[in-house]
Amino acid sequence: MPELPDLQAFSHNLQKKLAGKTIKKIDVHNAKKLNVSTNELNEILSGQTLEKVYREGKELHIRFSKGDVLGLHLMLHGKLFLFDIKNENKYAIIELHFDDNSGLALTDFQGIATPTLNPEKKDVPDALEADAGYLKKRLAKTKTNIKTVLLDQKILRGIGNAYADEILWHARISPFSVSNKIPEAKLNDLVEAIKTVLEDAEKSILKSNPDIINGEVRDFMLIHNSKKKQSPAGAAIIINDASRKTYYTDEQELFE
DNA sequence: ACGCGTGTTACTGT
DNA sequence: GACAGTAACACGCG
Repeated sequence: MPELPDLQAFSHNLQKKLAGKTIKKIDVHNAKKLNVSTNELNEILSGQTLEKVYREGKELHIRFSKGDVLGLHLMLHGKLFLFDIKNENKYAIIELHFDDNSGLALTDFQGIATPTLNPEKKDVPDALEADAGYLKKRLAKTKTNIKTVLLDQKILRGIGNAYADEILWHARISPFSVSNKIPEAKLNDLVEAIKTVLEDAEKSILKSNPDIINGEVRDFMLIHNSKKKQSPAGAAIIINDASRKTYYTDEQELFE
């Protein structure tokens, strides 16, 4: 549910609240896909101090004093909670207990949020770091529609369904455009829109919800927003029903 | 009160 | 092999 700007805000706040705390114990309740055993996780992380929380693609990464990293992928419904002594939130996946009796819980009613110890480094660039040259080269190699490409974590990491729509509207490119038919000037607009839309969203979220560590804020979105009927200039918002909904307007140029 | 929404994987079909 | 489409995961929320 949370997308890149939400995760960015969470990592900012978790960093503020948790940096300097030391792991006492980790309880694993329902982590089907955790890549190590509960014992191994505790042996490696217990006693280490939390140094940094940051975002990598759609994952939050927690780095500890000996360099080990715990990655958390929230998937659709993962939620983070801070607690004192005991976690009372339902559907716990994993709980980190710190030496001051505070803790961090990851929950997910669907049970698919995934913790990973020392996740592999990825070659794929993050949405906030990709440069125009890379995207142009990569897009020239595919005739998939551009929205699918933006959502493809093997091409660009971090963009989800709602922000893909928002970005494409800002770049005035139809989501159904064929990737390798989009002209150079439009690709520059796209690269620019990726950065500004995501960065501005993070600022909006932190402004309205300064302490946010779960859920998502979407009320400022201009196009992917079920409460809106029109773009700022008055173009009707069209909703395409597929397995994931696409919101767009006829202000966006179709290249095919 | 019931239908919508979100990421990923796995799979079928063209 | 490239690409499209769908189901499953299963509940909170409005």
